[in-house]
Parts: sequence; C-alpha cells; structure tokens
Amino acid sequence: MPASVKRLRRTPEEARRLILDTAQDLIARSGPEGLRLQEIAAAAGISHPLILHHFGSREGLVRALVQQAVDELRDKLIPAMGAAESSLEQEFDQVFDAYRDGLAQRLAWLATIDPTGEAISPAAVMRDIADSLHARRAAAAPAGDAPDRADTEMLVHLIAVAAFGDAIVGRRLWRSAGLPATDDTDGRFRRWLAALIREHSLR
Amino acid sequence: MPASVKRLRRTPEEARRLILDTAQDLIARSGPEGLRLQEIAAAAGISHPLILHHFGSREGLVRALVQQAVDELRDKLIPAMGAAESSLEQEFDQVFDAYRDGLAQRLAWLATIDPTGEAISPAAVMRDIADSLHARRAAAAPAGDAPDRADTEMLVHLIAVAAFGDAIVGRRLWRSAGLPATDDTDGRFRRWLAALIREHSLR
DNA sequence: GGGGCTGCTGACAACAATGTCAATATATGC
DNA sequence: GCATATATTGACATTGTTGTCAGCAGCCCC
Repeated sequence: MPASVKRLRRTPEEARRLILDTAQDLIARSGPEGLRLQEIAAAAGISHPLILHHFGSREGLVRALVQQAVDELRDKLIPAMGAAESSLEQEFDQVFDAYRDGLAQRLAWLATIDPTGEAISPAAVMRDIADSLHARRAAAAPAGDAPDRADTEMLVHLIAVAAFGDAIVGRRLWRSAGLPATDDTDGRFRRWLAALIREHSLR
Repeated sequence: MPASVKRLRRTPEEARRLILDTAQDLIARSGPEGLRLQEIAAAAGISHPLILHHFGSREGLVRALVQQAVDELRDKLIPAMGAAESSLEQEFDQVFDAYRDGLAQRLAWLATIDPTGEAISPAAVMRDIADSLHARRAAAAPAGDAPDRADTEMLVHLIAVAAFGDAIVGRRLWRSAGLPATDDTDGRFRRWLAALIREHSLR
C-alpha cells in the first residue's frame, strides 16, 4: 500500500475552509453556473461526499459561499471607507479594489439567487460607515456649517453602488464608449469621481 | 378527437418570442440558477424539444437571452438619456427605471456567465449617449466655456454604473444603512444625485 | 384538394447531478 | 495499546437534465 493513499484528516474548520476557498476559485474563473460538487471535490483533492458531510447539502454550501462573500465585503469596506487619515483618492482605490478577485461576481450571483435581498443582508455595515464618515466631515467643516447627515448617507450610497456597478459592467461600458478598457481608464474615472465629491463637500 | 388537442402552429418569430418571454419571466421570479428547459416549456404551454428546435441547444437559448437583455437595455437607455427637453430628474427616473422588471438581474447573470465582458458587449451605445449629452451640454454652456468631452464621458459612466449598482444592491444597502427600503428613499437618492450633477455642470 | 415544407410532439437515450450508506482510516483520550 | 469519535471514501441509488428521432399536423401553394 503506497504512502499516497494515506488519507489526511483535517479539523472541520480546515475542511470547510478548503472547500469554500476551492469553490470560490472555481466561481471566479467560470462563474457559478457550473458549480458542481464533483468539480469542487476534484479541484480540492477530496471526494464529493465530504462536501455534503460538512455542509449538509449543495444549498448549504451555496449559503455559506454567499455569506462569506457578504462578510468579505464588509471586512474590506469598513477599513477602506473608515480610515481617517487617507486621502479621498486612496479611499476610492481601496473601495473599488475591494471588489476584485471575483468578489463582485459572487455578489452579483447572490443578487440572482436572492433578488429581493431579504434572505441575506449585511448587518448595519453601511450605517457604521456613514457614522464614521459623517464624524469626519463634521470635524472638517467650519463651525456652524456641519454637513447634513442625510447628505453623508447619500454620498456613501453613491460610492457603494457606483463601485459595485463599475466592478461588474465597467469594462464593458468603457468598450462600448470607445475608450480602452484599461487600468488607466479605471483610474481616471476614480480620480474624476473623487474630484466631483470633493467639489461637492467644499461647496 | 377533442378540439383541445389541436396544435397551434406559430411562425418561428412568434415561437422564439414566446419562449424568450417565458424564460425571462421565470428568471425574474426565481433567478437563472434553476432555468430548465422543461420548466420553460411547461410555463409556455409547449413541449421542451420545441425550444431545442428553435435555439439549437440550451446554450443557444442562453445566448439569445443575454443578447436580448443587452438590446433591451440599449433600447431603454438611449431614449432615456438622449431626450433633449426633459429635466435631469426625469431622465434619472427613466434611467433607474430602465433596470426594473428583472433586467438588472439578467444583466448581473450575464456578468456571472461572461465575467470579462468579451463575449457580448453592447455596440457603441455609450458613445452615442455621450455624443448626444455632450452636444446638449455644449449648447447649454456659455460661449467659450464648453465642457470637456472627457468630463461628459465620465458623467455618463457614473450614471450608468450607479443606476446599475443601485438596481442590484440598492435596497440591500438602504436596509444596511438603517433607512427604509422604499420608493421614497430611492427617489430621494435620485434627486440628490441629480442635484450633485447639476451643481457640477454649473460649476 | 393534394402535396410538400416545417412547426411541433411523445417517447426514448444517455448522461450527469445530488444525496445515501456502510465501511475504513486517523487522531485523541484513557 | 485500546477504544471511541468522526473525518473520509467508494459504490450505489435516484432523480432530473439535455438532446435525439421518427412521426404527426397545420399552413401555403399549385
């Protein structure tokens, strides 16, 4: 009996992590349309019943995947939009980059699975972000001219939806506009948007 | 032989349209994850080989579906952003509403199927829209102070990605911000964005 | 009204997907 | 070492899916 058949036994956490990571990799490459247990198992070097053992069913795996996508977005967005010392341009780069590595695709997938957005929704992430940003804006504003809280909420919303939309259809739109779909174009848009926001804040 | 078994014979165009419309309905309701030929056939009152007859394969049907989504977006966006006499607020309502009825979901689905955006891309839609808007802005601007063409391109891009992102994750984000996910909140955001743009145009 | 084109269908084939289960191997505690 | 718990697997069952095919049935044209 060769040493290669020696099974390795992981902790449940390790196994779940391995499975989730492998599945994410496959989704980022070929989309969720063809996400098969056998395929994940083959890529992870395990047998497919092991996935069912750890997640109960395919649906359980999908739930865990979208939940992880939401958590990941939250963990990236909060530091990106909450850092007090960074410039607007740096912030934007972080927010837009947060959607890389297929995260935007996974969230879009979530949108197709749960169109109404009732099943899974990130806790009070946006509120926390708006709080943080609002405090900074109030501190930066001249006394007696504190910006409207609603204005900050709208601003956060705009940045969030624009970055998300840009991650999914941005490149497509640049091509359709006759512009090169390059990092340079992306960067120019971010800087333009930063200028627009700054212009608005200092009205 | 009862009259109810009388088959009706459509023109190929009618049949294709019936199939596409039925499939779109199903997608809007339960997402593309469970889009089965049998299910479409049952909902349309036909047999599933008929779908294969008209579209060759399941993949052919999917191609037709996403192509139609792209065409539909184009057909809605051009009049929405090109109308010279309407106000900015009216325009925005049209642009944001263009994504209703599951169109945004279908486009998000397209994004998961074709992440790079190379397979299917709308012709020069964005360029046409930018042309039209740029002409209006130039005409409205005081002589000698024509806005930058690049500025118009960025503006069109922002509106397009923001409306798209808002259609998919907007409601989710409002909840996460502690605001009601209602038409009123949607409307307030659109008006805020319109004010932001106007403020920028009249700098 | 008869013949041909083709939209349309039922039955079937082939295959692939998830899920079940008994058995096995491995780590851990005694 | 031995026993227990459980992570892991191969084989199998079941179900559902796309796709094929031969034949039926409307519609058009002569």
